Amino acid sequence: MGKLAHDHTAEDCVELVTIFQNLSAIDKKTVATLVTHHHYKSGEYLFSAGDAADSLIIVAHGQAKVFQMSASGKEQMLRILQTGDFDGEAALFSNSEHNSYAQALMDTAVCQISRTDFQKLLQMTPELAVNMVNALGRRVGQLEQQTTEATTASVESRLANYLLETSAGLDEEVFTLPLKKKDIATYLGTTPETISRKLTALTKQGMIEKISNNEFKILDADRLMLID
Amino acid sequence: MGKLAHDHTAEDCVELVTIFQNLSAIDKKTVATLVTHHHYKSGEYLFSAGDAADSLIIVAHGQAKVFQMSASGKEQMLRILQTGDFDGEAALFSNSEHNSYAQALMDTAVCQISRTDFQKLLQMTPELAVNMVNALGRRVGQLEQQTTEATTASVESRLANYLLETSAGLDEEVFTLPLKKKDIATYLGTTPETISRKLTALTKQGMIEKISNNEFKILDADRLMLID
DNA sequence: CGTCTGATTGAAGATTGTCAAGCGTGGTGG
DNA sequence: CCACCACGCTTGACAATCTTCAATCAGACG
Repeated sequence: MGKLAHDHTAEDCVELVTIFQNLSAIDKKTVATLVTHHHYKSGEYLFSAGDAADSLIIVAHGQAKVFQMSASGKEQMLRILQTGDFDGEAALFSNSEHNSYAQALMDTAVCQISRTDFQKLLQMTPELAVNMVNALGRRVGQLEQQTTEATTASVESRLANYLLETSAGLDEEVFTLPLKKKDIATYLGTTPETISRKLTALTKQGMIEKISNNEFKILDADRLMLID
Repeated sequence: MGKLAHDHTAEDCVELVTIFQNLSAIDKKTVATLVTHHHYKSGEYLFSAGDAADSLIIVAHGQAKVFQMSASGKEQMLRILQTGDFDGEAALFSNSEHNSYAQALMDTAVCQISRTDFQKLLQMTPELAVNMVNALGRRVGQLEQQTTEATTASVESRLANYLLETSAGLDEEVFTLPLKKKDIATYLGTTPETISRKLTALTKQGMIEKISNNEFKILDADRLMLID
């Protein structure tokens, strides 16, 4: 078995996902019996707008982007699903259809739980419900933040924040942008050209340093934060 | 007792709020014993950024706006709370502080449930948890939509959508804008001046008709929807 | 009648988007 | 192993949208 081929058992999924983590061993076992597995190659869609939203999707390994398509055909990136993230909760109850797309950015393994199984689980496991409310609450907060930034701050400010957030946690000086410029652009609500220009602008002002095409180094975090 | 003075009993609050509506009579009674009441005059704040988020807030009567303040001091409207809407869930678990402001737009009565009481309630009442997940799921969907529109569509398109949504449901030809232009502006991520200009533009193109300062009539809904 | 708040309009300017061309690099096939 | 191709990134010139600042106007209310 090669380095890239992983076996993802049901237990793996359950352990990975925050909303399941503090459940009892028994509950976890129950959850494990309910998940099914799927694998997507880079570029494949986990779901598309209009698809029936009949299951909760958990990323067991890999990375996927979730985005909407506007009437005029523009993409708007909503979030990046990392290992352990899940999606589908929003549409799982209220709507019957997805209104967004999820596309694998690399080879990605996901676990799914069907809507009906998940609802039963929720009724039986109060802790799970609390975890779920928690996770959704955080998500609401994130989205409120994203909306506010997108409409009140300049592209330069949004980009600066994005760089700070992306580099945060990594102790290393140099960090790699996890997305293509085009995807960063739709995440920040702008265009690849503008991203390119703003990055060179920040470089010229000495706040960041460009190592390679997608590797950068933060030189002056304080000044980056103050861009308005 | 005058027209504007209402008595809001605990039962009223419970009945008003969707997340409580399909609970058993017994559960509703329990909820009713836990709520406290507050009254705010127009302009007063229900909470501010930085306040401890220690309770769920339910609007029993009136209207309030929820907004964030950007670093540069710009307001971003997040939502309007109508009678029966609630807020505070987002911060109720994950964070200990509000990161937004809620301000009464008219005299407003609210009911509150403390964080600890609400958490107990959640554990005891699986149906409530499911309702909660539902409500939060809808909210996530709304926010995703708002973010996408704000960053991909022109102001004219966003305004057209706003007018269509605001007039939807009302059978009457003429409808009243529920917000001041300034608030509509921050909701759509723009300025009052631009709102003003776009409204006259839409009027000149014959898609809407201006009745009074804040009363309008939709003349050509189809064309409004197609603005890109 | 005067004042205060919000709405409108104009002119100027900045930011960002669009279109088009050129560059660099990594991967593929000859 | 090299040449070429494809894709993404960069850069430039230009256009459009939107914001800002300022002045004026309209309506509500004491």
